Amino acid sequence: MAKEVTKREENYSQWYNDLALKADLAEQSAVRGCMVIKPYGYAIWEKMQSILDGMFKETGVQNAYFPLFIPKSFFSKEAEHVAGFAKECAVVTHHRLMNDPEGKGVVVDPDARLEEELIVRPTSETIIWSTYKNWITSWRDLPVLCNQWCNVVRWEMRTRLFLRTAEFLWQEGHTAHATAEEAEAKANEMVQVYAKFAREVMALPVIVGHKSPNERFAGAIDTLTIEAMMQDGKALQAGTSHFLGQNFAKSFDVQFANKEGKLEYVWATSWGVSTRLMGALIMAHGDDNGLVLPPRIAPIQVVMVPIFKTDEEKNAVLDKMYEMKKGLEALGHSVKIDNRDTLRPGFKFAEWELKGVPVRIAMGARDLAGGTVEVARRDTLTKETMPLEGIAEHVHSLLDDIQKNIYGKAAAFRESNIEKCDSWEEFKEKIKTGKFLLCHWDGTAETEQKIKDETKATIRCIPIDTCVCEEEGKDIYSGKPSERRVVFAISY
RNA sequence: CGAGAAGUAGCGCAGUUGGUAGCGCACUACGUUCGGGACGUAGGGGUCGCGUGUUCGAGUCACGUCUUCUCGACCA
Repeated sequence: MAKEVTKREENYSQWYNDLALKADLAEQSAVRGCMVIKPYGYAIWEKMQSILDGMFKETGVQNAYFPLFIPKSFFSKEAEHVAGFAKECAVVTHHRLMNDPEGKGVVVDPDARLEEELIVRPTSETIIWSTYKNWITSWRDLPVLCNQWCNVVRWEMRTRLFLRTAEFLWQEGHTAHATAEEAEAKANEMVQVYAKFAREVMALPVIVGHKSPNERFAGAIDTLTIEAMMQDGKALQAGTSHFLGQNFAKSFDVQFANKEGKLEYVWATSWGVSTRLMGALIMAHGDDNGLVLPPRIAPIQVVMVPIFKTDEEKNAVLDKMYEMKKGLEALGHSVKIDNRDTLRPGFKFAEWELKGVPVRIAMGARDLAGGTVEVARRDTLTKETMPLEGIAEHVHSLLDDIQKNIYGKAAAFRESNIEKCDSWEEFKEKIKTGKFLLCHWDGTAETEQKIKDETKATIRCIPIDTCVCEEEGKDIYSGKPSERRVVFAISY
């Protein structure tokens, strides 16, 4: 049939694109660099949103919404920040269209030029800090802990579905604190929230760490990151949390009176994850048959495919399926019964596999007679026949197994593709083959840049919890002394 | 913006020295099927990216132009 997926081994990026398209997640839009997220893909994103949102709220964060448009002048206030984004901003210059006087459709009305151009937000630090200025006057107003779910626009040269699109959906948290310690703690807390979400919900074994100065967010003092390994061995930055120091407070003049009545600048953090996580999901878990969704993020956890020849058979099977569905829903699972009678079972099997549904239950006349069902799991592509009796409980624990197995598989893959490396010659060879290399680094931006120029590899992070990297050694490139190893990899 | 490639049916493509516009999938109808992507029969669907030129005749040749993709620089 038509929906063959390119083999992963043959062409990794083609395979990735195929999966996104054929699993019905998204497609390229006619609008340059933008994507259309289709209902199935959006359902996954919604699930991510609702779980993350709950985790944020547990940390005291509240949702808010700030404008899409940012006056150009706001950008000139934080020099380093604007330098990081200036090259990729969409700018609104006019506010009216008119009929072309020469009769060629519609043109921009030259008289409707804006006095000050508006920037479509590439990120909201500037608009939010100009707002926070009015919210914060006293230590009693702090901390301010806001998050917003929104879209942002970055005019990228080259785009890829989910990984890099001109417009993308994300969440950005922006907090203001009275002390540096409290802000740093918040930045750390949020990166740990991301790590927990990635590991426990998305089944992504991520490395948590600090970014090197070169890779830091524009305007940040420190950037924390979660880095995931894709199946081609490349690194994907899956989420970041920044300690912004007082940079934005000073640029936007956000001061508060402390308990002694003295004015102080507030301390800030910002943190975000985007629809890029969808890309991570595809690339980390997918196989040659399509998407593999961890049960906790799957919009449909169990799909039931009835097999029948006659209407009586169909009705008898569906009756049993509705019963099973009730049992599973009572245990908190989402179930879909695929009762389309225009498609054959084999087609449905293949289609739901492509879409990554964790568990498939098939039932036909044979099962009806024997009181059994066929249960297939997506992660291992195995299936077994089992009694209908107690099926809900069985599937409940099976989903748990699948979640753990998918994580285990990804973790094992990463373990076998991460290693210490102390020779520059070896480094140049191995980094090309898709490995994370733990190497000594002298801590200078010059060395990092030279390594990047020669190999395309960058420091993904200076890990803080995953591996034991604190040992003395010599920089892999310069030979200068180093106190710890860092993670080098080619990244997306 | 540098290098390469491609634009022909909804999608993927073929089209030889210039001579009636094709194939696979998808789509429509009917029938047989239905436990791993069914099969048969009959259909519908085209400004060959756009423009100019050469020619009796251009999907095919020349020139121009537009668009898209891949690889670089930039990035979540």
